[in-house]
Amino acid sequence: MINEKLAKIFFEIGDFLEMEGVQFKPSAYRRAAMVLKGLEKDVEEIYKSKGIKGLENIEGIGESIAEKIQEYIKTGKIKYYQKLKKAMPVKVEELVQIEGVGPKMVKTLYKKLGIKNLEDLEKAAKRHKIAPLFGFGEKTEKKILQGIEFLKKSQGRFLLGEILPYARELERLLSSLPEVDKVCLAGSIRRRKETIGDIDILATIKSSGKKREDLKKAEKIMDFFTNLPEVVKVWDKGMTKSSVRTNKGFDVDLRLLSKNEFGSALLYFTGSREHSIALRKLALEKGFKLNEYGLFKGKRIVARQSEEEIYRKLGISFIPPELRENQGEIQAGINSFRKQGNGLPDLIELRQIKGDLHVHSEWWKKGRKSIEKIVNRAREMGYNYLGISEHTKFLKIEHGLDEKQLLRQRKDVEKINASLKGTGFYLFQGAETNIMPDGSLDIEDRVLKQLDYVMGGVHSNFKMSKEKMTKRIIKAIKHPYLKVIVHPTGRILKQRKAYQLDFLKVVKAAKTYGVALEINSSPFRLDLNDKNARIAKDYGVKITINTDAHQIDHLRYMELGVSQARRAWIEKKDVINCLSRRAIDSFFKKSKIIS
DNA sequence: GCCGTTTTCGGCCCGACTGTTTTCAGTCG
Repeated sequence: MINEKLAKIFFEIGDFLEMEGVQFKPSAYRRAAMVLKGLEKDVEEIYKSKGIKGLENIEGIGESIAEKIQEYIKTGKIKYYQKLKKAMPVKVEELVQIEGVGPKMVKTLYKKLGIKNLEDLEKAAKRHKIAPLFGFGEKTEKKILQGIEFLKKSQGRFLLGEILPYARELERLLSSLPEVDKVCLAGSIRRRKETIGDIDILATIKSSGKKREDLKKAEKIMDFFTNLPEVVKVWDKGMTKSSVRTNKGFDVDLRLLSKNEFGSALLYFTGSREHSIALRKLALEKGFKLNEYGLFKGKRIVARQSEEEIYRKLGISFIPPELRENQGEIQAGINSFRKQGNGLPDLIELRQIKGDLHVHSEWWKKGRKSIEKIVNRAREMGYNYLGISEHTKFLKIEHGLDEKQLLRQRKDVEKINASLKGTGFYLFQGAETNIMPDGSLDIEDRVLKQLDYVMGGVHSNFKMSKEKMTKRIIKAIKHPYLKVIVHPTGRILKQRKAYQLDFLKVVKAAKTYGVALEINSSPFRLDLNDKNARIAKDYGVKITINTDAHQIDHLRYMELGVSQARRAWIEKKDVINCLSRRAIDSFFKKSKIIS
C-alpha cells in the first residue's frame, strides 16, 4: 500500500507550505493526507482501475493532488515535494511531533541555529541556545526538552493499528508460498498490545520427510522473506531464523519450525515474558520443564504440538493471547480447568458488536446523504444499529452542531429510519457534547432531552489539576441525560499523555449513575486503555466500544477496540453495544437518580 | 488546493491558550 507513504509526503508538504506562510493549501494537503491514511483501498489500485478521474473522486483530492499521486505511482517521486525539501532540508515530520513545536518554529530554528533534526534540537536546547532567540524563552526551551523526553520514551514502538494490516499482509504472503504449511503471528502483535516493537512471525515448512528437501524449502522461504520489496536491511539470515528491517522503520523476525515444535514455540514467542516465566515456574512445581522446544518430563516430551495441549498438560484451560500478561490469567485458567469459580472470562468477540455509537458524518456540509452512506456501510458490516454522534457547538473546528442544527438533524434521522422500516436496522441520534471546564455540557438540556442518547468528552483545557479534572468529569456524569463518557482519559498515543485524573473516583461515579465508559477504537487513542478498562469492568461499569469514525472507512477500527477490551478481560455482557436495539434503547432511557 | 442546491471563482481557518510579548504569533483541538 502506498497510501501511507503518500500521506506522509502530503503531511510534509503541508508543513513546508505553512512554514512559508501559505494560506489554505496546508490544510488542503493535510486533509488529503488524512483521507489517504484512512482509506481502505490502495490508491494505486484505484488509479489502475479508474485512472486519474478515480483519484479525483476521492474526497479531498482534486486535480493537483491527483496528478501528484499519479506522478508518484509512475516515477516513485514527486518533483514538487523534492523541490520544497531541497529548499528546507529539515526533518519537519520528526520535529513537529514534539508538543508545542510547529512548522514556523522549525523554520526559525533552522534559519537561526541550523537545526535539522531531533538530535540537533536536543543539543541546542541543552546548551541553552534556544531561550535567547527572539520570540523564544526559558519556558519554551524547557517545554521542548520535555517534549523530546516524552517522544523518546515512546519511540521505537509503533501503533497496533498501523502495524497490524502490514503484519497480516506478510502473513498472507508467506502462507501463499507452496513451501509453507502454517503461519502465525506471535509476540506483542498477537497479544494485541496497543504499541508494538517488532513483528514476530512463526512458520512451519510443508515437510516431505526428507531432510535435504526440507532444507531447500527453508532456503526458498528465507530468500523470499529477505528479498521482500519493503526490506531495507537484513540483520541475519539463516535456515531457522531471519531478521530484517523494513522501510517503515520496524523489524520483522521470521522463524521456521518443524511441525512438531510449533505449539511450544508459539507459546514461547507469544509471551509475554512475565506470562512465560510464570508458566515455567508452574511447570517446575508439577515436575515438568517448559521451554520453546516443548514441555518435558525428564527427557521425555510430554507436549509440544499445540498450545492447547501444553496448557492442558499443565492443568490450565487455554489462555487467549490477549490475556497473557501474568495478571491473574494463569490462576483463572487453572480455575476454569477445574471447573471452579473465578475462571477465565468469555472474552468479547468482534462479531458480537451490534453497532457503533460514536460516528461522525459530514451532515453539516452534505446533509442526509452523508449519514445514509454510513448507514449503508454499517448494514454491510452486519450491524443492527448505528449511532450518529456529531461534535457540538463548542468545537468549532470540527463543525460542532448547535441546538438548532441538532434538531434539524433529528428530522433527517427520522426520515432515514422511516426508509429503513422493515430492514431490522435502526439509526440512533446521539451527540458528542463537550464537557466544559466547569463540568457542564455545551448544549441546552431541552435539546439533549430529545436525542436518543448523549455522550460527553473533554476537548479543551486539558491541563487542569487532578482534583479539578476529576470534579469536572464527575459533574458531567451526574448530568441527567449524559450516558457515555468518550475517550475518558484524553491520551493520544505517542503524542499526548492522559490528563490528570482520579480514575477510580470517575469509575465509581459512572457505576452509581449508570454511565458507560468508552473504549475508543481509534488507533491513536485506544482510550480507555487495557488497565483502566479492566478496572471499570471490575467495578461493574458498562463499557461501550466505538470507532469515533470521522471517515466511513474508519468504521473498520472496531476490531482494535475489541482487542483492547479483550486485554481488559471484558465480556459481551459488559458492553452496551452488544445489546439488542431495544435493550440499548432502554439503557439510554433509564433515568438517573441524582442526589 | 479543494469544493460547489454557488458550474467557475470566492470561501475556506474558529477560538483558547501560552509565552512571549507592548499588541501578538504560534500551536492545538
